Amino acid sequence: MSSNWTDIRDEIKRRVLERELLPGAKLPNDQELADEFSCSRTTVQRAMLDLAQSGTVDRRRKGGTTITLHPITRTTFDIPITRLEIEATGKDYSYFLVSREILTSPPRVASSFGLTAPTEMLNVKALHMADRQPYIFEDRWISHETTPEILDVDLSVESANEWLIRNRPYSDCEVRFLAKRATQQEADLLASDADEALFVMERTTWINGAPITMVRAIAKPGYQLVAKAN
Amino acid sequence: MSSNWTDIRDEIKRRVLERELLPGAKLPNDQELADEFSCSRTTVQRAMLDLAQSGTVDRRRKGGTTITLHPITRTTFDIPITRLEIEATGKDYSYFLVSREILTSPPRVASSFGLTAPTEMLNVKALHMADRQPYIFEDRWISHETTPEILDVDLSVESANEWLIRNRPYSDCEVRFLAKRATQQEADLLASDADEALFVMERTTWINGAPITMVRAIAKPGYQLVAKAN
DNA sequence: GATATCTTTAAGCATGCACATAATAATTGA
DNA sequence: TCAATTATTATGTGCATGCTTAAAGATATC
Repeated sequence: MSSNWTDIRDEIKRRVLERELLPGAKLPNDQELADEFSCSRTTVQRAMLDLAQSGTVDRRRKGGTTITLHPITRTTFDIPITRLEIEATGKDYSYFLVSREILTSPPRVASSFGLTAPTEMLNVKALHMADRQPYIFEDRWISHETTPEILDVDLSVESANEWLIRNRPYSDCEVRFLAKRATQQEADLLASDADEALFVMERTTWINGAPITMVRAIAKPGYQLVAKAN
Repeated sequence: MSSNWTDIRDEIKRRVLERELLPGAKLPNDQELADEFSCSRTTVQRAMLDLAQSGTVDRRRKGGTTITLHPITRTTFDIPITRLEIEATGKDYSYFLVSREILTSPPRVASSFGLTAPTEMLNVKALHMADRQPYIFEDRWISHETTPEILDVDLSVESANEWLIRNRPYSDCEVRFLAKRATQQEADLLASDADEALFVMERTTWINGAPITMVRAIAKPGYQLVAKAN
């Protein structure tokens, strides 16, 4: 008759689903739930930890546990290294360096790092291909102040992404998704029409406050990011 | 000298960051870590649970704990109700019903639900506005087989989104992000150029396998989704 | 009446312990 | 030799218990 923590979690979820518990409703305290489910308070605590992390309930000291007032769709995306994403589909991965030059970073890049003044950075443009078809075009800015070693790496062989992951881990990362009309260069490289709508994943990383890299990964036309929520 | 679970988590993260632990490296077992940190195995377990959930380590029974071999960027997005998203920015929310009609669902909608044959569904198009400026255009398909009550709701007053959330909770939800070129109608409603690249969030929900609704939320030009990863 | 301080409450954190489970390694038997 | 069985081992789960902490409410003080 006693329950394990997943039973408790699922039962609370069921009550929300069946509208026995409405948004904003206050749940009994952990001890009462433990009594109801014939288990210890620790087990209730474990279930509540999961429910709180999935955004189903709000837990506040003294305030007790309530069903989230404004339901949100919480979605977790795992963005892998492009090479692995391609190889996971069974396709052949290849990589092609388009350009590599030191430039003054445009305002959008500087502001993404939280820098006020434009700085000189290494700009690397490269194309990731699946079965020789263009897949993702990456336009990357690397702070060669923070990571001077990058200047000695032969980026025509190894992608900057993989070199950085192996050699320059980050402490903070910001991700943004957006849509962008293809420029002529992007259209050429991704074999799309100019003015095609392209899906863009931007990632900016820092190490203890110092900028490392900002990459704009521009996906081929039709690319979608899919995830299961809750 | 004894640690709490966040100390342990942060110390492991630090070791990964400082490359004292490389991807694929095997950690000591929980008991040994407990000894090292002068705490109980339970505390180590709590830290490891967090590290596993954030994708930093892999844990397997008997196999032990290893640093994730292929680092991924794990990002969690909370997608709120559009009204709340707008109100949170301090702007005035308004809502405008564009159309409401029963139609045969196009293939992309049916296939998103996992249905083989096209079905009759209620199609609702509506515009969410912030300070009278178009913000998100939603193109929604609702299964009036699963939710017949929706046919009696006055959708010019209340958004289908909010009615559904209050009255028809879901058990499964799939989210997809993509980019889409604006059609003429979308351009008109969102005050953008035709052919502008628009960011689209698609959500499909089911209740115990039965389709409820599929919504394509098409954001105004320039919209971005931002999150902090790890 | 407004502000500061105490008290209570409910949840979080931690410990020690025991048993369950899954995956691997070792052993056995055909 | 190889497959089936058994043992081992690290993590997973659960219980009982106690301490800590944040917030709400009550009380006292100015």
